[in-house]
Amino acid sequence: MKQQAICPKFEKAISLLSRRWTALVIYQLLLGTQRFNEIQSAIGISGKVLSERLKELEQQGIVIREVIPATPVVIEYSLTEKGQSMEPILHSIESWSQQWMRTELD
Amino acid sequence: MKQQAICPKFEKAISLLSRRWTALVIYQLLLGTQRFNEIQSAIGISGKVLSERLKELEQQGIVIREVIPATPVVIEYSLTEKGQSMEPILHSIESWSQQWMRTELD
DNA sequence: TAAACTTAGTTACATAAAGTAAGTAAAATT
DNA sequence: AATTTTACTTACTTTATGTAACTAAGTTTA
Repeated sequence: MKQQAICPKFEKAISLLSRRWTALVIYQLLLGTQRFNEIQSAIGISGKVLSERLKELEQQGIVIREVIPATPVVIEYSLTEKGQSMEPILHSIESWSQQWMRTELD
Repeated sequence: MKQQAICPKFEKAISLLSRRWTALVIYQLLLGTQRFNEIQSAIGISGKVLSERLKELEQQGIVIREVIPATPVVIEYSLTEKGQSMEPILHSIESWSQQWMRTELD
């Protein structure tokens, strides 16, 4: 029995989104440009993993890192067009979670 | 500066989908009821991790495990209504990946 | 009838990823 | 001069995942 192979583009997207924190970082940046510490405190990720994730997302062309020459230098992270285009993914997760997820509180 | 807390339902959904293989298992079961070895060979997951994932998804009410009393016994996995309702999530990832992902081949 | 195979896993051990906590460098504030 | 802030990095620990071998119950093959 021949199994249909999974599309490599889809598999790549899935492996990106299946890394812990990746989706939450993108979700956070959908709210707008943010700095390292803002993202960190918003989602509760460690500095180490956040810096790894931001580098990965930069390499994938999803996030841009901008060094603003102020005093002191400010580093801003935002989504590229590719990153922005992930909004429907995050929103489908969000609306599914509202319909189907139960926490201890409800 | 007060950061808006992330909705616990959304966070729970994200943490489910951020575990490796989870999304691919659901994607595979969207094609229909399947047996352990079918899922395993379709997505290339190890038996150990597949059995862990299926148990988690069963506990979340996303997957049902059915023991069919044939000779020999057949065990079938399928999606519940909750599981089926994740289709739009997987499809949004799929269509995003078609538009934006590049493999070495293209 | 015995040997080998299949299915749906489990177990033991190895490697990789993530978490924690402390450290750092450059500049600003006290 | 000492402390604070930002955007990280480093060292170490814990957790997750991978690999390979094993199992039990039944089936097919020699």
